[in-house]
Amino acid sequence: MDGKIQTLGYALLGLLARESASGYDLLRQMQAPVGYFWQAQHSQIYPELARLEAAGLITHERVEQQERPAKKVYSITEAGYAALQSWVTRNVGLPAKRDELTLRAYSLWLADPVQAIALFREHARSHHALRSIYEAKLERMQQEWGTALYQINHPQFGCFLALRRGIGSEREYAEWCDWVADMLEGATADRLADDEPAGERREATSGG
Amino acid sequence: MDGKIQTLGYALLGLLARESASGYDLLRQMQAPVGYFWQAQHSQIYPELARLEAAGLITHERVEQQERPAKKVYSITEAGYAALQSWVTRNVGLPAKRDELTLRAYSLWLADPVQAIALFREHARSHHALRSIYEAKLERMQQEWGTALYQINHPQFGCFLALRRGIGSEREYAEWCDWVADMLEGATADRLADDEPAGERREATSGG
DNA sequence: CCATTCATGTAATCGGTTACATGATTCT
DNA sequence: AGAATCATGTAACCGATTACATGAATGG
Repeated sequence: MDGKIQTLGYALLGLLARESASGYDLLRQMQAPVGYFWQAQHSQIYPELARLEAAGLITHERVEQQERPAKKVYSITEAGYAALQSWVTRNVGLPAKRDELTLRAYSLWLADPVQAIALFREHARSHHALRSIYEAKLERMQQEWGTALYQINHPQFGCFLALRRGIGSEREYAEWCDWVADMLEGATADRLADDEPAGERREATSGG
Repeated sequence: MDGKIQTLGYALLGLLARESASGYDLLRQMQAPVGYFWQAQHSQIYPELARLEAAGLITHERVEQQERPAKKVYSITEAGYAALQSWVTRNVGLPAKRDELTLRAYSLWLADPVQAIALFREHARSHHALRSIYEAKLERMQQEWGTALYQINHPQFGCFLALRRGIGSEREYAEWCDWVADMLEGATADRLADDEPAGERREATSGG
């Protein structure tokens, strides 16, 4: 009665396949770099580790430390490797996308343009910033590993792929945010120039 | 103090701000077009409508039909408009990204390249297909509305922004999938070429 | 002294999916 | 007769977040 392994379990296996680690270590790694595309709190990680161990995919060893509390260091087993390998290329459907900012954009015709411009510029900045972090990380990796980054059977290849995805998606998102803000700015500038009040915004604004 | 309005509630308000509708109508609209960036089943929609009504943001009217079961047609209230408007430009943090395919890519160094290529080509196809659907929808909208699409206080402007986001993100995702598959193919070709000295060595170059 | 880091757990809650449940009407 | 669409609800479950809980050691 192991309780089926879920996505978080494979995320943890993916980390332990690179290096043995404690629950606390894994928590740190689930913030960065894995946290860029999958997140988990410690309250989810510790029970999941117990489940993975019950399923025989990992084992642990108690390690005493002089100046720190003792810790459980988990290692992946042969069965764990096998489970991870078969999961990686298993068929999976398209992820259901949930994006609150796009949902807001859908109702943006109701909003105050000035506030909307501020919101979208701010998000553009955030996504640009995240992209910069990813790019810096990739550059450091390229300096450290060079062409070894392209060796498809080495762990750093996985990091490389994920970072590329992060850079691309953040760039795309930032560009869209800026494009939205540009459109709003253009339209409000038009209105000032034209001196022509565009159509009323239904009851919500016509009521005043 | 009834249950606070959550994101789904604003999604429904965003639809009702365009047109009054029954729960069933809203369910259809939560599949497309809103389902491209926010999903919900009827089991979530009906209770949420009750909550919105209890909060005074919508009202309903029973409508009898000759050849169909009777339905409740919901309409947005003044308070609903106000709530929606204030939500649209309210500050919101970056969404926590959860992408299982990227998570798998992180462990792709362990996988069989042939299976991995198949997986990523398949996802590339799916994202290309979705992008085509969005592009066709946008074209139809452009034919129907023309430059009215750029009027920032009309409902179709919201559709336009969301479709643009869909097209961009699906293009980016598809390109990344193809780039991953290209890299894997290049690397496996390299390995074959090593056995046949006449073979051409393909360099793994960064895409995008 | 108090905040932070290291280190590990459980409990309560919540948003969302899946399953259960009912019933009318139309089309094949 | 049976499937599909229209139409509306509740209940069970599950993954994930937030809160509760403990305790040692370091640094300011």
